[in-house]
This record gives sequence, C-alpha cells and structure tokens, in this order.
Amino acid sequence: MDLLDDLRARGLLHDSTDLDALRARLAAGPIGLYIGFDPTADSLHAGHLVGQLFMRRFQMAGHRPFPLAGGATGMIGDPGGRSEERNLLDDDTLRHNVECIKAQLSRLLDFSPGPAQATLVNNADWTVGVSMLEFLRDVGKHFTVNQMIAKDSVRSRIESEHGISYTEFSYMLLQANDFRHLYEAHGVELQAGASDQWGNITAGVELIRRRLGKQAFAVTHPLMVKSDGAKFGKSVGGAVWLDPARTSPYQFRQFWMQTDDQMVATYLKMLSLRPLEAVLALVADHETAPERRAAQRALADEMTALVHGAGAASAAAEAAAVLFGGDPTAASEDALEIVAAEVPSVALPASLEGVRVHELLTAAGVAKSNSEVARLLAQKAVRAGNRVLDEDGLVHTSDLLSGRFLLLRKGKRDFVVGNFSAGG
RNA sequence: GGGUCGGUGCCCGAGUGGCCAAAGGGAGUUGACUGUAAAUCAACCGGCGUCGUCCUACGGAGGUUCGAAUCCUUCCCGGCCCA
Repeated sequence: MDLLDDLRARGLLHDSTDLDALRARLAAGPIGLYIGFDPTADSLHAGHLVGQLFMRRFQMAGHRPFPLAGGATGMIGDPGGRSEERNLLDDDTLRHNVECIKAQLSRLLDFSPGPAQATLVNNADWTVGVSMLEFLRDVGKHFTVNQMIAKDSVRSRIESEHGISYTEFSYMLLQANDFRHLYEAHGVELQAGASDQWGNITAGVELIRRRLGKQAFAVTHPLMVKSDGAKFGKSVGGAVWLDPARTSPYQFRQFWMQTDDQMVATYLKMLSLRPLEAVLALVADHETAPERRAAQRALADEMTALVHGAGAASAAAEAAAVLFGGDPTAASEDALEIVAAEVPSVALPASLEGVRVHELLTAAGVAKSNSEVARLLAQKAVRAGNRVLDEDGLVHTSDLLSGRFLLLRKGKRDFVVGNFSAGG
C-alpha cells in the first residue's frame, strides 16, 4: 500500500489532479508539497490539524513539507466558504497573528536537517515587493475572468446578496502565484489543502503550466465536519484552539473525549498517525463496545500529546480520570491537586461565609452573567462537591474537599476549582 | 449620479404606532434518559446581588407623538436595475 492508498483508506482524498501521474511522481522520489494557513486569528484551531497532519504523513513517507503562513493572503481574505466580505485585519494584528501561527506550524513537523526537512515559509516575503503592474502582467494575464468567476467560491459570492469585492476576487491569483513561486524557488510540485481550496489550488497548477510549461499537482482532503454537518473545530464557547492560553490542554483533550460515536472512526482515520491497521483495530473495538469510549480516549490522548506534549496530555488524562472516573469528592488530596492544576480555577476569599457561586462561576468563565448563574441554580444545575446548591447559591466551609478545595460543577461536565488566594 | 429594495437579538427571519426584550426556526445552556455518546422529551435562552410601569437593544443622529423597531428628516452601509 503506497502513500496515496493509505490516504484514500483514511478518507483523506477528496479531489486531485491526475492521480496516476501523481502516484508515478511520488514513486520516482521525494516531492516538495505545501499547504497554506491564513493568519485570520493568532492561533490555529482543531480543524487545522488535518492539514498539518496531512503534511506530516507526506514527511513520514520521505517528502519535503512547506507549511506556509499567509502573511500576504491574510491581508486580502479568502472569499471561499462565506457569504459576506471579510473585514481586513490591520498590520499590527496581522504581524502578530503570523508570528503566532508560525510557532504553531513549527510544532507538528520535523524541521531537523535531513532530506525530508520541513521549511516554514511566509508568502509576504515574495509578495509585498511586487508592484501592481508587474502582478497584472505576470500573473493576471494568465487568467480569464471567465474561468475565475466559474470557481465555486467566487460564483456563490456573486450570487449572494452581499456580492464580492475586487479585492477578494483577486485572492486566487495571489495563491496561484504562491504556488508558482514555491515551484521555482524550492521545487514544490504539489499543493494540498482542504476541499474548499480546490479552486485556488488548481489556479496555481494552471499558472505553473502556462508560465513555466511545467506540470504541478493538486490534492485536497475533505473538510472536517461534525455529525450534523456543522463546521468542525467549534465547541462550547467557540473554537477549540491549539494555543494553550486559549484552550487549555485539559479542555482540548475533553473536546476530543466528547466526540460522538458516529464521528470517532472518521476522525481517528483522518488524524491519527498510527498505522492504518492499528486505527482499524481501534475502530473495530469501538463498534463492539462504544460505551467504553476507547476510541475517543485514544484520539484524545494522541491529539493532546501531539499538540501539547506527552506530559500535558497525561496530566489532562489524570484529571479527567478523577472527575469522570467515579466520585470526585472521594478523591485523595494529591488527586485533587492534579485536578486543580487542570480545570479552570478561581480565587476564593479567606472566609466562605456569604460567598455566592455567581461571581465564582462567571470569573471562571463557565457562565456569562449572574443572571445565567441564577437560571442554572433554578434548574438545579450547580453543585459544590456532591451538594446541589440552593437558589441563593451560597457555599460553605463544609463544602470544601480536603479542607481546601472547592469543587464546583456546572451541569454534567464543567468543573471549576476554587482555591484560596495566596494572601488570604 | 438616478431609481429601487433592504440593514431587527449569536445566526436566519417575522413584526409597520401601545398587548414588544420583540413571533417562528436554528444554534446554545440545563434537566430527564445514558456511556463524559446519539436520538428523544421538557425548560431556559439581553442585563442588574435592588427583578422593576428598571436599564440596554431593532444601522447612526435628530424629530413627530402621551407613547416608535414601527411615522418624518438626515447620514452611513449593502443588494439589484439604470446611467
């Protein structure tokens, strides 16, 4: 089974240019490939993992990955997948985002010297200096508006009531030029990406063929979606970020733990770096005994370890085992110590008398307002230890575990630990 | 530039003088059921330690009116058509 067969078996092949030609090219020797990531925020999220790991698979097969941070394309905004125009980011935000994303892109690939060494690139480096006239002559001339408006991403926007600006319309030309540049500068012959990038990617293939008379390849993987078809990577309170300051390793791991049965097999196949047979064995076990959640656990542990490191992953797993393994109020002080380090926490005043959970829960970020906490209390959804709180929301010294931890629980799976502040 | 339609809560979308914190749907939260799952059923779903003929909110600013998301003026933004 070669690389392409493996990708296909994992459900990672969506579209591609001549597959036989690509297979022959891959068999002939290492190829350079790239995937671009636009700096729309200062962190990538869970959905970006497919692309990063897609490159990793190629690297493991001996090919050279070029993760690209879109310092230039991020200034314009990809028109695809949305019905409205993007807001342009200002320079400072963009620069900051690019730096953050570069750091994250450096983590999942191997950058150590060698034949399959990864190289991080930023399209601003070869784009900002190009003049408007040069661009129109060297790039624009190779495209007809006719073919550009035929691309899905553009057509859907033209048909939408918001239209599309000339700026976003030009996006695919910039991306095409990136591919052309990387082809010439680094021998990058393959561009990959999510399926919504197909139009942009093939524009690059065209440009290389027309301007350089060379053959380049394109492959896309399916966009990750949830079982209801919604865009992947969003969860309670927004996206699941790779940045531990935004989504802690514990929360990151929980996100994967809570994957629906229906989707685990799909995610595991698309994301896990284990050999396919190992993945299929996990899937088979899962189908026999889904209630054991072994597949979710394997997925959660692997993804957390990849993104945050093995240490963070096992700490997150230990905390989850305490909270969800049995009665958390019976946990030892050491176990609570671990939990306290992983779960969102709040500082407690020296005395608990008269303290209401309202402030504690909003400060910890599990509730947005005091009104929301009042609603939760009315629904009997808040506990301190095992005690369901009354509508007044008052907590007492008797709620403390091991005499110093206040374990609050909102609903079924959100925990918060209250700690006494250093001075109190 | 002219004409025309439109800008409503997280999203879609009703509402054209009081009964509007604003129909309905989706998303979300919680409860029941469970397996940290799905489906289903139910409740909730702007804010305020004061729960009120309270505050904030129907693109912005003024105005008419006892009273406006709803009427008028003007400005901003978008679609479509014409130039």
